[in-house]
Amino acid sequence: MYEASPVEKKWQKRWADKGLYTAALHDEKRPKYYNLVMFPYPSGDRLHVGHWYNYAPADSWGRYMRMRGYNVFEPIGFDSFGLPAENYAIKTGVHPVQSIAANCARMEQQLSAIGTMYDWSKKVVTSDPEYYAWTQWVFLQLYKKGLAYRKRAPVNWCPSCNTVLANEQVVDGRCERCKSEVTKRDLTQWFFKIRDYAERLLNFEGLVWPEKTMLMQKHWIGRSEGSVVNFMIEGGVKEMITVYTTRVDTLYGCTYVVLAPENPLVEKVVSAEQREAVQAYQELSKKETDINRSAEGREKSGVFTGAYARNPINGDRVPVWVADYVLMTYGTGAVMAVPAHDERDFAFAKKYELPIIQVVKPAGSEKVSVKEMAFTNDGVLMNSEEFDGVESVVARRKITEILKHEEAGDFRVNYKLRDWLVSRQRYWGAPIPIIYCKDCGDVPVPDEQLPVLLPQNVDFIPRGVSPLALVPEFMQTSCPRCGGKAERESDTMDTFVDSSWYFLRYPSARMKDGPFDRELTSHWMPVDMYIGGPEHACMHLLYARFITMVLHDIGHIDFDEPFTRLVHQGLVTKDGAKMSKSKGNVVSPDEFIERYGSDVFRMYLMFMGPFEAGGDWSDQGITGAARFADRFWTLMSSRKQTQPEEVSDFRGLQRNVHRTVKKVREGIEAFTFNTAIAALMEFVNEAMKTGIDLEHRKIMVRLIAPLAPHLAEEIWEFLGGKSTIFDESFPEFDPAMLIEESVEIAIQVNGKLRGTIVVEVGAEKDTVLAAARAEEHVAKYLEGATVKKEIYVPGKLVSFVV
RNA sequence: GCCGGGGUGGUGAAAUGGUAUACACGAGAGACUUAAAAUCUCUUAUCCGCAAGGAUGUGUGGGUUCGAGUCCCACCCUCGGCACCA
Repeated sequence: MYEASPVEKKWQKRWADKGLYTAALHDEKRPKYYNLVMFPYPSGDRLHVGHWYNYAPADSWGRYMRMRGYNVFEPIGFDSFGLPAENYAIKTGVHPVQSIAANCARMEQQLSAIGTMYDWSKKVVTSDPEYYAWTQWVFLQLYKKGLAYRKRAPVNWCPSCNTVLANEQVVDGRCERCKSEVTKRDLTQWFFKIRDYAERLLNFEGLVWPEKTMLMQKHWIGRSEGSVVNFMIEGGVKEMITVYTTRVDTLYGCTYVVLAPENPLVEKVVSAEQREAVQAYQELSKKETDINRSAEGREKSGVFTGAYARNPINGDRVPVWVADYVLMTYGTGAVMAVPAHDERDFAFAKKYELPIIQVVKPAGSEKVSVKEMAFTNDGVLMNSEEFDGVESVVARRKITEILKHEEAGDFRVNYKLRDWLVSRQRYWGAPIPIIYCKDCGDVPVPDEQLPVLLPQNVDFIPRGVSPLALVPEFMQTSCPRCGGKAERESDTMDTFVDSSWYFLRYPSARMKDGPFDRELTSHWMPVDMYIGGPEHACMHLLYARFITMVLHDIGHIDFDEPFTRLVHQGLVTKDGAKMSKSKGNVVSPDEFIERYGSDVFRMYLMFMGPFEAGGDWSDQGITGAARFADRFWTLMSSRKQTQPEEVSDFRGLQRNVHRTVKKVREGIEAFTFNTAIAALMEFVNEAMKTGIDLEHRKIMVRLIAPLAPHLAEEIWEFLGGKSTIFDESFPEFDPAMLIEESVEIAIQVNGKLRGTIVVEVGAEKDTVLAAARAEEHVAKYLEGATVKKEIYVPGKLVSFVV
């Protein structure tokens, strides 16, 4: 009987004492392998099955690569800044510094119990000043490169709590805490110009990433080719309305223009009579969350501004409206409405009785009516003066060229991607290292003054401004440029900034005089394997690529993609449902670890299904993994030294070993650990019957080592192994050893299986066919029939068509 | 609505166009035991049949092929992501 608990404790202690997993960062004899998992947020809850499902198989992969001869670096840390610790502080008064320290310590303990190869000496904690000093350095690098700028942008505002809310804290347009209606407030905030990198971020060359993830990033970046068109405004307004469109071929069908409610042009064009109505509408739209505003099938709404604009292509006079179906965050915050050829414009025009003019018809002679619905396909132009009869694709180019010539428009590539808002009106984050001086304007904190320390003595109860703004000792400083009185920026940074460069820090963790050692980083980066949840496809993974590209362009690093291979773990469900606190179906690993040990728990997680697909947790299912561990233990740690000649079918055993090695390797490589474990189970079931000699035991123990590290170490030691099994090589297989002497051949008649025969490997086709015909069931079906066709697939089957 | 996964026994799931359901859970029967647990052995897709055997069967309907879970077309369901994107 395998007693997991003492064995696991023994080996975890021995690994730690020997510093087995302290990476040999300067060893260049072996090829490097940077095996990384997305670092956790140190929450107050215990580790859940989801953590294990992520970390344990990822560690098995690392152990496998180590046994394959790689110098594996497997670091871990904590993404410890962020909202939950601050909210916990507001609720309980416990300072985030304390709660985070406690949570990190406990989580470190629990993570160690998994039995991973983490190099704790390289731990990174994003809320440590020794780390965030360099997060601030990253900010300043972008600032100095002109990639950080300030502009006014709306935030969710709860008037009752007197605070800014994250999207997550807004539920159905109301504050999750006090349920009052959430509105918007404009604040001046810092942004990173990630849009400048949109084009480069679309290039995934050389990356081994899931197709799905690359596609999601492409959609998120949302490149489209179109045109901008300028509409002059009547009545002496100097500004013009610039719209972005991908369908400039429909310009003759534009019957009105729409501005987003937040568009600054609204105040400038609105007429005296319409001012009140328009302002009321703007107020109303502030209360609408983005989600509401973008709800499908929602009734369109809008207000006429009283203004008119001129269509530059034909001089038509069109009314200017305000409507919230136009978003300030996309394109130019204004659209030309062509109800005949756009569904949203069509619905709006129907409601407000605006004219609908068809200007495109399908190619060919068929007619289409735009009375009931918009025709949104490309086609051939009509009602478009000299462009009548021109195809949409051609018309788009020609019309834009004319507009360009008349300085009324141009070609434009547009992206959905918005610049990255990094300001947070929060306490628990890295302070933005900028100083505001009356005379010098905004001044970056000099590198040698970093970190800008987050003060500890702070009142984090919401008072309507950033908590740091109320700490005079923090705020009041002197200008690094002129020495005069100055104030600090009171906002902190988005935690995505912290996590967008931590992988660069790991090899140089604790380094005092810089963010990372250039040589070490060049050696270890890029990350060879990055494992984490698919929910990070568009935010974290895009930001990390962006920051890496920027640091490359500035000359700090000599690579510009951080993660070469990416794998997402699937979701562990319980009875088919996502585990969540609110459903109360969260499975805690603790009792299972106590009962079966971490190796069994790890193996069961891997056995549930393919890693990327996730699986369904079953309290009973784990017994299968436990029984297997026991059987493996019994077989391998038997005191009886079976000699090769005592094995009942030694040649069969050899073949079985090589076949299992092949299957396990293939399973691990494909992250289908379930099939690797199934192959091991099959082997044990077989070897229990035939017996197994010492040499083959040693192969099998090395084979299971990445999947059940403690168990393997213990058996390895029992079998006379020195030191650690993870310094041994992973077993290879010999294809020649896989060859069977005989093989079973399936026989089909008219595509239906009618029998099987066993023939020698390499038997002649005629011999096999004759044997197939002679098979008694087959013979019955062939009797009296003419065989029209015979198909012979060597080693597989014979098929007769009669 | 768009994009991307997926749909196979009672359950989790295997299967380079070539014997569908490996491996495991559960269930049933038996061995050991005073008994139970644990362990071991056997059975376990459905239907007909005492059996030998036969028929049906991978969401639905078509197609390609000697042969389709796998390829093609249409559809249904489900999960995830994005969503009034001009």
